[in-house]
Amino acid sequence: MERTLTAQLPQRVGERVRLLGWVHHIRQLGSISFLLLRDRTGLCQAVTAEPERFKLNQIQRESIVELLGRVKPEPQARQGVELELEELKILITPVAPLPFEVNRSRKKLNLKLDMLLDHRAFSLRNPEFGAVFRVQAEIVNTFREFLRQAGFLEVHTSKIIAAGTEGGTALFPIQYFEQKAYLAQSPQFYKQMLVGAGYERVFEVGFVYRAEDHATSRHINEYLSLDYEMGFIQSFRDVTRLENQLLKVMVEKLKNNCAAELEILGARLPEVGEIPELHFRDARAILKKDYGRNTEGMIDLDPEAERQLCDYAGKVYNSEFIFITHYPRKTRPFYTMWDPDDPEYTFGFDLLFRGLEVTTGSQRIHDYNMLVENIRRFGLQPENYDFYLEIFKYAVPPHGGLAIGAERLTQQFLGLANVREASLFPRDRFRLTP
RNA sequence: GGGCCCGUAGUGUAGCCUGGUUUAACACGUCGCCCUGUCACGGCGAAGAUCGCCAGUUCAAAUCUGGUCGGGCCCGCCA
Repeated sequence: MERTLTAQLPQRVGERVRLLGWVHHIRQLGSISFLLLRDRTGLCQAVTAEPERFKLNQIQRESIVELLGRVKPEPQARQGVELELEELKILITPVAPLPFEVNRSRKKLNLKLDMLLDHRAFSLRNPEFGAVFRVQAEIVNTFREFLRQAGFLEVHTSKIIAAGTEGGTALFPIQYFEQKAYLAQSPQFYKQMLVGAGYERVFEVGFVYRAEDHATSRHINEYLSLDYEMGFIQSFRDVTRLENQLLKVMVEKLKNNCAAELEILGARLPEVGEIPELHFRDARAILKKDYGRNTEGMIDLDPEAERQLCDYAGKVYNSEFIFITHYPRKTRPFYTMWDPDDPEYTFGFDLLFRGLEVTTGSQRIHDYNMLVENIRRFGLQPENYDFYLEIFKYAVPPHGGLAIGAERLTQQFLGLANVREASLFPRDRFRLTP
């Protein structure tokens, strides 16, 4: 008999079906007993008045079983249907005690993050932890679909590189035969080069690596970067407007395709209207005036400032997102275009969402001479960037782009306390397994 | 790199300040018995911990001190 999935049961009322899955829970109430079966589509309840016949009290949780039975409507059951158990076959049983209960709510389990991650594959059986990555898949899928429709080409650039992108953050060195190489901290150079290659609009979904020695709830050393880069822009606002649109579509998609996951996670989606933007200079003034911050010499936003500006966006614009634009030149990498009318500031921006930076982007410098000059001004040697600079000699259009941290975006959509919960197998300062 | 904090049954916690009535407690899980409609089922009972590790102080250490190993959070930096 063909396998039926638990989610299909409401359409199979009256039929005899065969189910496969894990034993999520067994509840024996004397002579009536329930077995909750879990498969990739969800849970269903099998019922029997003969627990002895199926030796229910001998079945270990998380065993894999095959159930045969008839689907009957039952208003008291969760999905309105349940399986009248006729046959039960135990296919595979656990050979060790379970590390923790997987059939409870996250709150009830109250697991330490370390326990959760040490037993990652097992913890994902919990419908709540598992739901995080169904949502993340939808986020990534929407990113792809949306950009394809907007005329972007999906590209895959090398994660093994010869020189660092921006100088700033630490790189992981690797041995590449007889040469020294590094893991890419960003596809930045390559996506710009591909704009110049004539594709004009490219995007990439890929891991990037940062050897930063930090330990916070928002950092991991390998993260999924959602990048796009677009040519022939008139201003950096072409880039931010597109992200605004993307987020609008994303929230709609999540609403439609992940309703069950969002519900079990207790997540509330944001309303995405027109995302307000704030010049860095104005942001600083607000921090000083409304939040009593000492903003003297402030050239970047610390996490507290990011939370405060989101608080401000909520109060003044009724928005959970806010673009902070025109970051000072000192804090932005050499390829960032500055504002010719206000050259202390750049056309670089961040998107803050519920108190956390989830995107960085900018308009880039597209003029060859300007770029070389700026590399020198940063104390770097243009020769080291020849592979990147070459295409700029042959005319690259005005362009800009951004990068979204997929785990951070997932974290903020779902209200997760730690970004590691939004990474399947996170790599942090001390964790290299599983 | 700087600061703060935590390691107690399979899991999550209490006890630690103020050392001794503690046979180390509670909840979930596990095992056994009871219960026709549960869905965090319920009831009764049982097993399960040399209190991360090492050393010190003391008549006495889960409790105080030092070291060590493991972990968490915040900051710098970043997505």
